[in-house]
Amino acid sequence: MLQKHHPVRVRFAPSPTGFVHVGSLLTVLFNWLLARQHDGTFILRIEDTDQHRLVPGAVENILKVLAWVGLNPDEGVVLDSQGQINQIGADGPYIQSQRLDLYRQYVDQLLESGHAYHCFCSPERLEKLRQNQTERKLPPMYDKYCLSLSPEAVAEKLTNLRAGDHHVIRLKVPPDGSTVFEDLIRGRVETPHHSVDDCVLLKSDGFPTYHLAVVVDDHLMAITHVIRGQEWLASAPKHVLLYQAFGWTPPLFAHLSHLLNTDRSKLSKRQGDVAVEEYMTRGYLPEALLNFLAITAWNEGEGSEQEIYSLKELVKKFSLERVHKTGAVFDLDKLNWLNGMYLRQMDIAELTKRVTPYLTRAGYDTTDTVYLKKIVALEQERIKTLAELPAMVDYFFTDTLEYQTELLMWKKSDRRQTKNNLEQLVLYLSAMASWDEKKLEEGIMTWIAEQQLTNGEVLWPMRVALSGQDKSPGPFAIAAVIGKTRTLERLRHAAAKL
RNA sequence: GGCCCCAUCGUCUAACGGUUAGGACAUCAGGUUUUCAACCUGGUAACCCGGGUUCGACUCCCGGUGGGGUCACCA
Repeated sequence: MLQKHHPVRVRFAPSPTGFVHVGSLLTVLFNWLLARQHDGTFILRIEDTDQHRLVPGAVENILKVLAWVGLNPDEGVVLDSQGQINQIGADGPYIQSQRLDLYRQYVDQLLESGHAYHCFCSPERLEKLRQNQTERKLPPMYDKYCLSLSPEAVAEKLTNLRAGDHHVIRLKVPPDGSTVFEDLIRGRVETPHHSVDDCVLLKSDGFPTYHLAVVVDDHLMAITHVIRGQEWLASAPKHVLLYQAFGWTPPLFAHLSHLLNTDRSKLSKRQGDVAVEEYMTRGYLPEALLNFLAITAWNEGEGSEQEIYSLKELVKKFSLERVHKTGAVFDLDKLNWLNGMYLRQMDIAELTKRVTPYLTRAGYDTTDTVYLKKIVALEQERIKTLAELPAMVDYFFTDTLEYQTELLMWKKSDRRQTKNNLEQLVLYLSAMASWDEKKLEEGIMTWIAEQQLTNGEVLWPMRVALSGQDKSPGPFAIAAVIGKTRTLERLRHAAAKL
Protein backbone atom coordinates (compact mmCIF):
# COMPACT_ATOMS: atom_id res chain seq x y z
CA MET A 1 0.00 0.00 0.00
CA LEU A 2 2.17 2.79 1.31
CA GLN A 3 5.31 1.35 -0.18
CA LYS A 4 3.78 1.20 -3.63
CA HIS A 5 3.48 4.95 -3.77
CA HIS A 6 6.54 5.98 -1.84
CA PRO A 7 10.09 4.75 -1.94
CA VAL A 8 10.94 2.90 1.26
CA ARG A 9 12.82 5.09 3.71
CA VAL A 10 13.90 3.70 7.05
CA ARG A 11 16.16 4.98 9.77
CA PHE A 12 18.27 3.99 12.72
CA ALA A 13 18.06 6.76 15.30
CA PRO A 14 20.34 6.11 18.25
CA SER A 15 21.29 8.40 21.09
CA PRO A 16 25.01 8.99 21.28
CA THR A 17 25.29 7.72 24.83
CA GLY A 18 28.02 5.11 24.58
CA PHE A 19 28.39 1.66 23.13
CA VAL A 20 26.10 0.01 20.57
CA HIS A 21 23.85 -2.65 22.11
CA VAL A 22 23.50 -5.93 20.18
CA GLY A 23 19.75 -5.35 20.28
CA SER A 24 20.33 -2.09 18.44
CA LEU A 25 22.35 -3.99 15.90
CA LEU A 26 19.35 -6.23 15.33
CA THR A 27 17.24 -3.12 14.73
CA VAL A 28 19.84 -1.80 12.32
CA LEU A 29 19.91 -5.10 10.45
CA PHE A 30 16.16 -5.29 9.93
CA ASN A 31 15.95 -1.64 8.87
CA TRP A 32 18.83 -2.10 6.49
CA LEU A 33 17.38 -5.32 5.03
CA LEU A 34 14.05 -3.64 4.37
CA ALA A 35 15.77 -0.74 2.66
CA ARG A 36 17.88 -3.01 0.48
CA GLN A 37 15.07 -5.29 -0.56
CA HIS A 38 12.92 -2.38 -1.67
CA ASP A 39 15.75 -0.44 -3.18
CA GLY A 40 15.09 2.15 -0.51
CA THR A 41 17.11 4.43 1.71
CA PHE A 42 18.65 3.68 5.09
CA ILE A 43 19.16 6.82 7.14
CA LEU A 44 21.21 7.42 10.26
CA ARG A 45 19.82 10.14 12.50
CA ILE A 46 21.35 11.13 15.80
CA GLU A 47 18.94 11.73 18.68
CA ASP A 48 20.92 13.90 21.05
CA THR A 49 18.13 15.85 22.70
CA ASP A 50 19.21 14.88 26.19
CA GLN A 51 22.16 17.14 26.81
CA HIS A 52 23.01 15.40 30.08
CA ARG A 53 23.64 11.99 28.61
CA LEU A 54 25.92 12.85 25.70
CA VAL A 55 29.11 10.85 25.50
CA PRO A 56 32.00 12.27 23.47
CA GLY A 57 33.00 10.07 20.56
CA ALA A 58 29.76 8.10 20.65
CA VAL A 59 28.72 9.12 17.14
CA GLU A 60 32.09 8.07 15.70
CA ASN A 61 31.72 4.82 17.56
CA ILE A 62 28.27 4.13 16.12
CA LEU A 63 29.56 4.79 12.62
CA LYS A 64 32.56 2.56 13.26
CA VAL A 65 30.33 -0.30 14.34
CA LEU A 66 28.06 0.12 11.32
CA ALA A 67 31.10 0.08 9.06
CA TRP A 68 32.37 -3.08 10.75
CA VAL A 69 29.16 -4.97 10.04
CA GLY A 70 28.88 -3.39 6.60
CA LEU A 71 25.48 -1.81 7.21
CA ASN A 72 26.37 1.73 6.34
CA PRO A 73 23.78 4.49 6.08
CA ASP A 74 22.86 5.82 2.65
CA GLU A 75 21.80 9.15 4.01
CA GLY A 76 22.08 11.23 7.15
CA VAL A 77 25.11 11.05 9.38
CA VAL A 78 27.92 9.21 7.62
CA LEU A 79 31.67 8.83 7.63
CA ASP A 80 33.33 10.55 4.67
CA SER A 81 36.34 9.20 2.81
CA GLN A 82 38.63 10.89 5.35
CA GLY A 83 36.87 9.11 8.18
CA GLN A 84 35.28 12.34 9.36
CA ILE A 85 31.66 12.70 10.41
CA ASN A 86 29.60 14.23 7.67
CA GLN A 87 25.96 14.64 6.75
CA ILE A 88 24.45 13.88 3.38
CA GLY A 89 20.88 14.13 2.14
CA ALA A 90 18.22 16.70 1.41
CA ASP A 91 16.33 16.44 4.70
CA GLY A 92 19.10 17.50 7.06
CA PRO A 93 20.40 18.33 9.45
CA TYR A 94 20.26 14.77 10.74
CA ILE A 95 21.42 15.60 14.23
CA GLN A 96 18.50 16.66 16.39
CA SER A 97 20.36 19.27 18.41
CA GLN A 98 20.81 21.12 15.11
CA ARG A 99 17.05 21.17 14.46
CA LEU A 100 15.84 23.06 17.54
CA ASP A 101 14.13 25.87 15.62
CA LEU A 102 12.16 23.34 13.68
CA TYR A 103 10.72 21.68 16.77
CA ARG A 104 9.84 25.05 18.28
CA GLN A 105 7.93 25.90 15.13
CA TYR A 106 5.92 22.67 15.18
CA VAL A 107 5.15 23.00 18.88
CA ASP A 108 3.69 26.42 18.19
CA GLN A 109 1.51 24.84 15.57
CA LEU A 110 0.26 22.32 18.11
CA LEU A 111 -0.37 25.07 20.66
CA GLU A 112 -2.41 27.01 18.14
CA SER A 113 -4.47 24.04 17.04
CA GLY A 114 -5.18 23.15 20.67
CA HIS A 115 -3.35 19.84 20.71
CA ALA A 116 -0.78 20.97 23.25
CA TYR A 117 -0.66 23.26 26.29
CA HIS A 118 1.69 25.16 28.57
CA CYS A 119 2.58 23.67 31.92
CA PHE A 120 4.28 25.51 34.77
CA CYS A 121 4.26 22.80 37.40
CA SER A 122 7.40 22.53 39.49
CA PRO A 123 9.36 19.31 39.71
CA GLU A 124 8.45 19.24 43.40
CA ARG A 125 4.73 19.26 42.68
CA LEU A 126 5.13 16.59 40.01
CA GLU A 127 7.17 14.47 42.36
CA LYS A 128 4.57 14.76 45.11
CA LEU A 129 1.82 13.95 42.64
CA ARG A 130 3.61 10.81 41.52
CA GLN A 131 4.26 9.71 45.06
CA ASN A 132 0.65 10.12 45.94
CA GLN A 133 -0.50 8.17 42.89
CA THR A 134 1.94 5.37 43.50
CA GLU A 135 0.80 5.04 47.11
CA ARG A 136 -2.77 4.75 45.94
CA LYS A 137 -1.68 2.13 43.39
CA LEU A 138 -2.60 4.43 40.55
CA PRO A 139 -0.50 4.76 37.41
CA PRO A 140 1.73 7.82 37.85
CA MET A 141 0.52 10.37 35.32
CA TYR A 142 0.26 14.11 34.97
CA ASP A 143 -3.06 15.34 36.39
CA LYS A 144 -3.65 17.97 33.68
CA TYR A 145 -3.52 20.70 36.33
CA CYS A 146 -2.26 23.37 33.94
CA LEU A 147 -4.80 22.43 31.30
CA SER A 148 -7.42 24.23 33.38
CA LEU A 149 -5.42 27.47 33.49
CA SER A 150 -7.31 30.32 31.80
CA PRO A 151 -5.74 31.87 28.69
CA GLU A 152 -5.20 35.03 30.76
CA ALA A 153 -3.43 33.14 33.51
CA VAL A 154 -1.22 31.45 30.94
CA ALA A 155 -0.41 34.77 29.26
CA GLU A 156 0.41 36.31 32.60
CA LYS A 157 2.69 33.46 33.63
CA LEU A 158 4.39 33.59 30.24
CA THR A 159 5.18 37.31 30.46
CA ASN A 160 6.49 37.00 34.00
CA LEU A 161 8.60 33.99 33.17
CA ARG A 162 12.11 34.25 34.58
CA ALA A 163 15.19 32.24 33.96
CA GLY A 164 15.08 29.01 35.89
CA ASP A 165 11.28 28.90 36.02
CA HIS A 166 9.64 25.69 34.99
CA HIS A 167 7.83 25.89 31.74
CA VAL A 168 7.17 23.00 29.38
CA ILE A 169 4.70 22.18 26.63
CA ARG A 170 2.58 19.08 27.05
CA LEU A 171 0.59 16.94 24.67
CA LYS A 172 -3.16 17.24 25.19
CA VAL A 173 -4.38 13.65 25.04
CA PRO A 174 -8.14 13.39 24.40
CA PRO A 175 -9.83 12.24 27.64
CA ASP A 176 -12.01 9.61 26.01
CA GLY A 177 -11.68 7.01 23.35
CA SER A 178 -8.63 5.07 22.33
CA THR A 179 -5.89 5.09 19.74
CA VAL A 180 -5.40 2.18 17.40
CA PHE A 181 -2.58 1.37 15.06
CA GLU A 182 -1.51 -1.64 13.07
CA ASP A 183 1.90 -2.99 14.02
CA LEU A 184 3.60 -4.93 11.24
CA ILE A 185 4.81 -7.56 13.68
CA ARG A 186 2.13 -7.61 16.37
CA GLY A 187 -0.99 -6.66 14.47
CA ARG A 188 -3.63 -4.33 15.84
CA VAL A 189 -2.67 -2.51 19.03
CA GLU A 190 -5.32 -0.52 20.85
CA THR A 191 -4.63 1.74 23.81
CA PRO A 192 -7.30 3.54 25.83
CA HIS A 193 -6.59 7.25 26.22
CA HIS A 194 -7.02 7.18 29.99
CA SER A 195 -3.72 5.33 30.16
CA VAL A 196 -1.84 7.71 27.88
CA ASP A 197 0.01 10.47 29.73
CA ASP A 198 0.02 14.14 28.75
CA CYS A 199 3.71 13.82 28.16
CA VAL A 200 6.13 16.71 27.83
CA LEU A 201 6.88 17.67 24.22
CA LEU A 202 9.18 20.61 24.77
CA LYS A 203 11.46 20.82 27.78
CA SER A 204 12.42 23.90 29.83
CA ASP A 205 15.75 24.06 28.09
CA GLY A 206 14.03 24.44 24.72
CA PHE A 207 14.94 20.93 23.60
CA PRO A 208 12.19 18.61 22.40
CA THR A 209 11.55 15.30 24.07
CA TYR A 210 11.90 12.08 22.08
CA HIS A 211 8.17 11.95 21.38
CA LEU A 212 8.04 15.28 19.60
CA ALA A 213 11.36 15.03 17.83
CA VAL A 214 10.83 11.53 16.51
CA VAL A 215 7.46 12.37 14.99
CA VAL A 216 8.55 15.65 13.43
CA ASP A 217 11.74 14.14 12.03
CA ASP A 218 10.25 10.91 10.76
CA HIS A 219 7.62 12.93 8.94
CA LEU A 220 9.98 15.53 7.54
CA MET A 221 12.40 12.84 6.45
CA ALA A 222 9.57 10.90 4.80
CA ILE A 223 10.22 7.75 6.81
CA THR A 224 7.90 4.98 5.63
CA HIS A 225 8.68 2.26 8.20
CA VAL A 226 9.59 2.80 11.82
CA ILE A 227 11.34 -0.36 12.98
CA ARG A 228 12.45 -0.04 16.57
CA GLY A 229 12.66 -1.86 19.89
CA GLN A 230 9.61 -2.90 21.85
CA GLU A 231 10.40 -0.35 24.56
CA TRP A 232 8.66 2.10 22.24
CA LEU A 233 5.49 0.10 21.83
CA ALA A 234 3.83 1.68 24.86
CA SER A 235 4.49 5.21 23.63
CA ALA A 236 3.53 4.55 20.03
CA PRO A 237 -0.04 5.77 20.70
CA LYS A 238 1.39 9.17 21.69
CA HIS A 239 3.21 9.29 18.41
CA VAL A 240 0.10 8.32 16.46
CA LEU A 241 -1.82 11.02 18.33
CA LEU A 242 0.83 13.53 17.32
CA TYR A 243 0.65 12.51 13.66
CA GLN A 244 -3.10 13.02 13.84
CA ALA A 245 -2.70 16.38 15.56
CA PHE A 246 -0.41 17.55 12.78
CA GLY A 247 -2.70 16.10 10.13
CA TRP A 248 0.06 13.79 8.88
CA THR A 249 -0.12 10.16 7.81
CA PRO A 250 1.77 8.00 10.28
CA PRO A 251 4.46 5.64 9.00
CA LEU A 252 4.14 1.88 9.34
CA PHE A 253 5.32 0.66 12.73
CA ALA A 254 7.16 -2.52 13.62
CA HIS A 255 8.21 -3.09 17.23
CA LEU A 256 10.91 -5.68 17.76
CA SER A 257 10.99 -7.87 20.86
CA HIS A 258 14.03 -7.60 23.03
CA LEU A 259 16.92 -9.98 23.20
CA LEU A 260 16.88 -11.69 26.58
CA ASN A 261 19.30 -12.89 29.26
CA THR A 262 19.25 -16.57 30.15
CA ASP A 263 16.83 -15.76 32.98
CA ARG A 264 14.57 -14.13 30.38
CA SER A 265 15.06 -10.58 31.57
CA LYS A 266 16.03 -7.91 29.05
CA LEU A 267 19.58 -8.54 27.86
CA SER A 268 21.83 -6.63 30.21
CA LYS A 269 25.45 -5.93 30.83
CA ARG A 270 25.41 -7.79 34.15
CA GLN A 271 24.83 -11.14 32.53
CA GLY A 272 27.03 -11.07 29.46
CA ASP A 273 28.33 -8.95 26.68
CA VAL A 274 25.82 -6.56 25.20
CA ALA A 275 28.12 -4.19 23.34
CA VAL A 276 28.73 -4.96 19.69
CA GLU A 277 32.24 -3.60 20.28
CA GLU A 278 32.83 -6.53 22.65
CA TYR A 279 32.02 -9.03 19.95
CA MET A 280 34.37 -7.19 17.66
CA THR A 281 37.31 -7.44 20.01
CA ARG A 282 36.49 -10.99 21.03
CA GLY A 283 36.95 -12.10 17.46
CA TYR A 284 33.48 -12.74 16.15
CA LEU A 285 32.89 -12.29 12.46
CA PRO A 286 30.36 -9.62 11.58
CA GLU A 287 28.66 -11.94 9.08
CA ALA A 288 28.23 -14.56 11.79
CA LEU A 289 26.87 -12.07 14.29
CA LEU A 290 24.35 -10.73 11.79
CA ASN A 291 23.35 -14.23 10.72
CA PHE A 292 22.89 -15.16 14.36
CA LEU A 293 20.76 -12.11 15.15
CA ALA A 294 18.67 -12.68 12.06
CA ILE A 295 17.82 -16.30 12.87
CA THR A 296 17.10 -15.65 16.51
CA ALA A 297 14.58 -12.92 15.75
CA TRP A 298 13.25 -14.07 12.42
CA ASN A 299 12.44 -17.28 10.57
CA GLU A 300 11.93 -17.87 6.90
CA GLY A 301 9.00 -20.20 7.57
CA GLU A 302 7.36 -22.50 5.05
CA GLY A 303 9.20 -25.41 6.55
CA SER A 304 12.64 -24.05 5.81
CA GLU A 305 15.37 -25.58 7.93
CA GLN A 306 18.09 -23.26 6.73
CA GLU A 307 20.15 -21.54 9.41
CA ILE A 308 23.09 -20.14 7.51
CA TYR A 309 22.15 -17.04 5.56
CA SER A 310 24.37 -14.61 3.75
CA LEU A 311 23.36 -10.96 3.89
CA LYS A 312 22.41 -11.24 0.25
CA GLU A 313 20.05 -14.12 0.96
CA LEU A 314 18.54 -12.25 3.88
CA VAL A 315 17.83 -9.29 1.64
CA LYS A 316 15.93 -11.64 -0.61
CA LYS A 317 14.07 -13.59 2.05
CA PHE A 318 13.54 -11.27 5.00
CA SER A 319 10.07 -10.10 5.86
CA LEU A 320 8.78 -8.20 8.86
CA GLU A 321 5.73 -10.44 9.00
CA ARG A 322 7.98 -13.37 9.91
CA VAL A 323 9.74 -11.54 12.72
CA HIS A 324 8.99 -13.24 16.04
CA LYS A 325 6.73 -11.66 18.59
CA THR A 326 8.44 -13.44 21.45
CA GLY A 327 11.64 -12.15 22.96
CA ALA A 328 14.51 -14.57 22.37
CA VAL A 329 17.29 -15.55 24.73
CA PHE A 330 20.69 -14.57 23.37
CA ASP A 331 22.23 -18.02 22.96
CA LEU A 332 25.99 -17.61 23.05
CA ASP A 333 26.50 -21.32 22.34
CA LYS A 334 24.72 -20.97 19.06
CA LEU A 335 26.64 -17.83 18.14
CA ASN A 336 29.87 -19.70 18.84
CA TRP A 337 28.76 -22.55 16.63
CA LEU A 338 27.78 -20.20 13.83
CA ASN A 339 31.00 -18.27 14.13
CA GLY A 340 32.89 -21.54 13.86
CA MET A 341 30.93 -22.46 10.75
CA TYR A 342 31.85 -19.18 9.08
CA LEU A 343 35.45 -19.49 10.20
CA ARG A 344 35.73 -22.97 8.70
CA GLN A 345 34.15 -21.96 5.41
CA MET A 346 36.37 -18.94 4.95
CA ASP A 347 39.27 -19.15 2.53
CA ILE A 348 42.70 -19.14 4.09
CA ALA A 349 43.89 -15.87 2.64
CA GLU A 350 40.83 -14.04 3.94
CA LEU A 351 40.99 -15.72 7.34
CA THR A 352 44.68 -14.86 7.61
CA LYS A 353 43.93 -11.25 6.81
CA ARG A 354 41.26 -11.09 9.47
CA VAL A 355 43.24 -12.78 12.19
CA THR A 356 46.51 -10.91 11.62
CA PRO A 357 45.60 -7.93 13.82
CA TYR A 358 44.95 -10.30 16.72
CA LEU A 359 48.34 -11.95 16.23
CA THR A 360 50.09 -8.63 15.93
CA ARG A 361 48.46 -7.42 19.11
CA ALA A 362 49.63 -10.57 20.86
CA GLY A 363 53.19 -9.65 19.93
CA TYR A 364 53.86 -12.13 17.14
CA ASP A 365 55.87 -11.26 14.06
CA THR A 366 53.31 -11.29 11.28
CA THR A 367 55.45 -10.14 8.39
CA ASP A 368 55.79 -13.57 6.78
CA THR A 369 52.29 -14.01 5.38
CA VAL A 370 53.13 -17.25 3.63
CA TYR A 371 54.11 -18.79 6.95
CA LEU A 372 51.06 -17.20 8.60
CA LYS A 373 48.73 -18.78 6.08
CA LYS A 374 50.12 -22.22 6.79
CA ILE A 375 49.55 -21.77 10.50
CA VAL A 376 46.05 -20.43 10.01
CA ALA A 377 45.19 -23.37 7.78
CA LEU A 378 46.21 -25.75 10.56
CA GLU A 379 44.13 -24.06 13.23
CA GLN A 380 41.15 -23.11 11.11
CA GLU A 381 38.94 -25.96 12.17
CA ARG A 382 39.59 -25.68 15.85
CA ILE A 383 39.00 -21.99 16.56
CA LYS A 384 35.64 -20.59 17.55
CA THR A 385 36.74 -16.96 17.44
CA LEU A 386 39.62 -15.04 15.93
CA ALA A 387 40.72 -13.91 19.36
CA GLU A 388 41.52 -17.42 20.59
CA LEU A 389 44.09 -18.09 17.90
CA PRO A 390 47.13 -16.28 19.38
CA ALA A 391 47.09 -18.40 22.53
CA MET A 392 47.05 -21.58 20.43
CA VAL A 393 49.94 -20.96 18.09
CA ASP A 394 52.80 -19.98 20.33
CA TYR A 395 54.94 -22.97 19.29
CA PHE A 396 55.08 -21.69 15.72
CA PHE A 397 56.82 -18.53 16.86
CA THR A 398 59.26 -19.73 19.50
CA ASP A 399 61.93 -22.39 19.61
CA THR A 400 62.03 -22.79 23.35
CA LEU A 401 59.09 -24.98 24.18
CA GLU A 402 58.08 -25.31 27.80
CA TYR A 403 56.33 -28.52 28.75
CA GLN A 404 56.40 -31.27 31.34
CA THR A 405 58.57 -34.21 30.34
CA GLU A 406 55.79 -36.61 31.38
CA LEU A 407 53.60 -35.15 28.66
CA LEU A 408 55.82 -36.86 26.09
CA MET A 409 54.74 -40.30 27.19
CA TRP A 410 51.69 -41.78 25.53
CA LYS A 411 49.28 -43.55 27.88
CA LYS A 412 51.29 -46.26 29.62
CA SER A 413 54.30 -45.95 27.40
CA ASP A 414 57.66 -46.69 28.87
CA ARG A 415 60.05 -43.78 29.32
CA ARG A 416 63.07 -45.50 27.83
CA GLN A 417 61.11 -46.85 24.93
CA THR A 418 59.68 -43.42 24.17
CA LYS A 419 63.17 -41.94 24.24
CA ASN A 420 64.43 -44.67 21.97
CA ASN A 421 61.53 -44.24 19.55
CA LEU A 422 62.19 -40.51 19.28
CA GLU A 423 65.88 -41.08 18.65
CA GLN A 424 65.14 -43.63 15.95
CA LEU A 425 62.58 -41.27 14.45
CA VAL A 426 65.20 -38.53 14.28
CA LEU A 427 67.50 -40.86 12.40
CA TYR A 428 64.78 -41.82 10.01
CA LEU A 429 63.65 -38.25 9.35
CA SER A 430 67.20 -36.96 8.92
CA ALA A 431 67.47 -39.19 5.92
CA MET A 432 64.25 -37.96 4.35
CA ALA A 433 64.76 -36.22 1.06
CA SER A 434 61.51 -34.34 0.46
CA TRP A 435 59.61 -32.62 3.22
CA ASP A 436 55.88 -32.13 2.91
CA GLU A 437 52.93 -33.27 4.91
CA LYS A 438 51.89 -36.07 2.61
CA LYS A 439 55.38 -37.52 2.26
CA LEU A 440 55.92 -37.25 5.99
CA GLU A 441 52.74 -39.10 6.75
CA GLU A 442 53.39 -41.87 4.24
CA GLY A 443 56.97 -42.24 5.32
CA ILE A 444 56.40 -42.22 9.05
CA MET A 445 53.38 -44.53 8.90
CA THR A 446 55.31 -47.17 6.96
CA TRP A 447 58.31 -46.69 9.21
CA ILE A 448 56.09 -47.30 12.28
CA ALA A 449 54.77 -50.48 10.68
CA GLU A 450 58.27 -51.66 9.83
CA GLN A 451 59.46 -51.04 13.38
CA GLN A 452 56.40 -52.93 14.62
CA LEU A 453 55.39 -49.99 16.77
CA THR A 454 51.92 -48.60 17.36
CA ASN A 455 50.82 -45.24 16.00
CA GLY A 456 50.22 -43.79 19.43
CA GLU A 457 53.60 -44.52 20.91
CA VAL A 458 55.32 -42.65 18.10
CA LEU A 459 52.85 -40.01 17.00
CA TRP A 460 51.87 -38.76 20.46
CA PRO A 461 55.42 -38.02 21.64
CA MET A 462 56.30 -36.60 18.24
CA ARG A 463 53.36 -34.23 18.36
CA VAL A 464 54.12 -33.14 21.90
CA ALA A 465 57.77 -32.64 21.04
CA LEU A 466 56.79 -30.37 18.16
CA SER A 467 54.02 -28.42 19.85
CA GLY A 468 54.65 -28.66 23.57
CA GLN A 469 50.86 -28.93 23.88
CA ASP A 470 48.52 -31.67 25.02
CA LYS A 471 46.21 -30.73 22.16
CA SER A 472 47.23 -29.47 18.76
CA PRO A 473 47.05 -30.25 15.05
CA GLY A 474 48.64 -33.49 13.91
CA PRO A 475 52.42 -34.04 13.94
CA PHE A 476 52.82 -34.35 10.15
CA ALA A 477 51.14 -31.02 9.58
CA ILE A 478 53.18 -29.24 12.22
CA ALA A 479 56.42 -30.78 10.96
CA ALA A 480 55.62 -29.68 7.43
CA VAL A 481 55.00 -26.12 8.54
CA ILE A 482 57.98 -25.63 10.84
CA GLY A 483 60.38 -27.38 8.46
CA LYS A 484 62.98 -30.09 8.73
CA THR A 485 65.59 -28.29 10.79
CA ARG A 486 63.28 -27.20 13.55
CA THR A 487 61.47 -30.52 13.56
CA LEU A 488 64.69 -32.42 14.13
CA GLU A 489 65.84 -29.95 16.77
CA ARG A 490 62.63 -30.33 18.71
CA LEU A 491 62.65 -34.10 18.49
CA ARG A 492 66.25 -34.25 19.71
CA HIS A 493 65.47 -31.86 22.52
CA ALA A 494 62.55 -34.05 23.59
CA ALA A 495 64.62 -37.21 23.48
CA ALA A 496 67.26 -35.53 25.60
CA LYS A 497 64.65 -34.60 28.22
CA LEU A 498 63.72 -38.22 28.72
C1' G B 1 -0.78 -1.15 40.61
C1' G B 2 -2.87 0.75 35.36
C1' C B 3 -2.09 -0.11 30.26
C1' C B 4 0.17 -2.92 26.26
C1' C B 5 2.63 -7.29 24.32
C1' C B 6 3.85 -12.46 24.55
C1' A B 7 3.58 -18.18 25.68
C1' U B 8 6.16 -25.65 21.48
C1' C B 9 12.32 -29.70 23.87
C1' G B 10 17.45 -26.47 28.52
C1' U B 11 17.96 -22.60 24.16
C1' C B 12 16.42 -20.71 18.98
C1' U B 13 12.44 -22.38 16.24
C1' A B 14 8.85 -25.38 12.24
C1' A B 15 3.68 -26.57 12.27
C1' C B 16 -0.88 -22.33 9.85
C1' G B 17 -7.73 -28.25 12.46
C1' G B 18 -6.13 -34.53 11.26
C1' U B 19 2.03 -35.39 11.68
C1' U B 20 5.13 -41.22 15.38
C1' A B 21 4.91 -32.73 16.92
C1' G B 22 10.12 -31.64 12.41
C1' G B 23 15.06 -29.08 12.44
C1' A B 24 19.32 -26.47 14.75
C1' C B 25 22.46 -25.33 19.22
C1' A B 26 23.60 -27.50 23.78
C1' U B 27 23.79 -32.34 26.12
C1' C B 28 24.53 -37.83 26.31
C1' A B 29 26.24 -42.53 23.82
C1' G B 30 28.98 -44.67 19.85
C1' G B 31 32.23 -44.31 15.42
C1' U B 32 36.78 -42.12 13.25
C1' U B 33 41.57 -40.87 15.56
C1' U B 34 48.35 -39.97 18.41
C1' U B 35 45.55 -35.42 21.25
C1' C B 36 42.11 -31.61 20.47
C1' A B 37 39.01 -29.92 16.84
C1' A B 38 36.26 -31.24 12.69
C1' C B 39 33.28 -35.04 10.73
C1' C B 40 29.59 -39.38 10.82
C1' U B 41 25.65 -42.36 13.49
C1' G B 42 22.19 -42.71 17.28
C1' G B 43 19.66 -41.21 22.03
C1' U B 44 17.31 -38.14 26.00
C1' A B 45 14.21 -33.87 25.73
C1' A B 46 8.55 -29.67 24.34
C1' C B 47 2.80 -28.20 22.79
C1' C B 48 1.76 -23.34 30.55
C1' C B 49 -3.27 -24.52 32.94
C1' G B 50 -8.72 -24.64 32.65
C1' G B 51 -12.98 -24.08 29.88
C1' G B 52 -15.36 -23.87 25.28
C1' U B 53 -15.96 -24.28 19.33
C1' U B 54 -15.38 -28.76 16.31
C1' C B 55 -16.17 -35.45 14.18
C1' G B 56 -11.17 -33.79 15.52
C1' A B 57 -7.34 -29.09 18.50
C1' C B 58 -0.25 -27.20 19.49
C1' U B 59 -3.19 -24.66 15.95
C1' C B 60 -9.60 -20.92 16.66
C1' C B 61 -12.37 -18.25 21.07
C1' C B 62 -12.69 -16.99 26.43
C1' G B 63 -10.61 -17.07 31.33
C1' G B 64 -6.49 -18.01 34.51
C1' U B 65 -1.29 -18.39 35.35
C1' G B 66 3.52 -17.02 34.02
C1' G B 67 7.09 -13.81 31.52
C1' G B 68 8.35 -9.15 29.23
C1' G B 69 7.66 -3.92 28.20
C1' U B 70 5.96 0.80 29.78
C1' C B 71 4.00 4.58 33.05
C1' A B 72 10.64 11.18 33.63
C1' C B 73 11.55 18.15 31.54
C1' C B 74 15.87 9.72 29.29
C1' A B 75 15.89 7.98 24.87
